[in-house]
Amino acid sequence: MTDSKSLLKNILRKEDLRYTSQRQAVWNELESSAEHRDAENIYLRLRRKRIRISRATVYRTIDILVKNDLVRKMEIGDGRALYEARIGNEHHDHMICLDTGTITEFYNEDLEQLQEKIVIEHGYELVRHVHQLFVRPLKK
Amino acid sequence: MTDSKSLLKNILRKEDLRYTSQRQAVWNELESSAEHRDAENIYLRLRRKRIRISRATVYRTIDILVKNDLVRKMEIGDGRALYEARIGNEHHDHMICLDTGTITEFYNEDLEQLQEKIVIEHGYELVRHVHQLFVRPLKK
DNA sequence: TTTTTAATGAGACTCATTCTCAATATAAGT
DNA sequence: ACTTATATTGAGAATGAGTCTCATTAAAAA
Repeated sequence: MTDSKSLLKNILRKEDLRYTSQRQAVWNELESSAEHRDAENIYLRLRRKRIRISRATVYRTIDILVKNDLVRKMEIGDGRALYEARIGNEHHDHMICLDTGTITEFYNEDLEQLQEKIVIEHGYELVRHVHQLFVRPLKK
Repeated sequence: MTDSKSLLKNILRKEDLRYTSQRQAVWNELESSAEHRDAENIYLRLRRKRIRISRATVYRTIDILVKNDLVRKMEIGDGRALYEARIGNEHHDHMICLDTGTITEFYNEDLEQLQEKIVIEHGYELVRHVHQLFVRPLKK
């Protein structure tokens, strides 16, 4: 059994959920590309591949994957949510170009530590964060 | 004329828009509290005060206020947008407590500068950013 | 005042996501 | 393997925030 399969099976077992072809298909789809994709995009690609699945199942499966840290969810303010696999994909934040829509990933250790510090100073612990930089190309 | 009125009138004049009682009412409502409120909340409070206004006008007016920097818009991922007046209210980011829903504002100069630096290193300039820390109270 | 044209309100509409429930598929027990 | 119990699925209805339409109303220019 491939790693991709056993990884998902283990998670489903832990959550007391059944292993189904639809759940595997959604995870395959997300795992196979590094793009930031919305639920409709995943649904349509699976249908194009002749996989029998409904939108409801795509949404339901993504929820499971997000809850179990296989997938990261991000919302960029246009009403949709975008998803990306977290496997072989370290934590990072996003820079969104307002001119082209290009999404660039970035990671900065100082920034991460600063966040932790700020939160502790307020008597909290950090669970997760959303950090998006909306940018434009520098004119030369 | 109160500052609140002339401020709004000047902005509407600049944008070639008319000064109306509904637009003033929405601005009054936002300006009069420091809370983070959604459009429905503003609509209902105005109705309760016997002000004749529709949801559509609330949304339309908020858009004008946001575009002119009188109001800051934030989305915390539950589908709604929250708004707060920017008057007498310096730039800040938000810490959202997952246990209580409490929203705490914070500002950190190092953080702001770090963001600028990161963006420039990628060949961009920063237009705006979204930075939300989802937290839980520290156990003592 | 009168006139021109922008703003408003009511409710239809959109679009992403969630829900419902009958039909189907998984996996545990035999 | 075969049954059985029940979780999962699919189709489409429902939801909910926000937007749009268009006839009516109200600013403000003349």
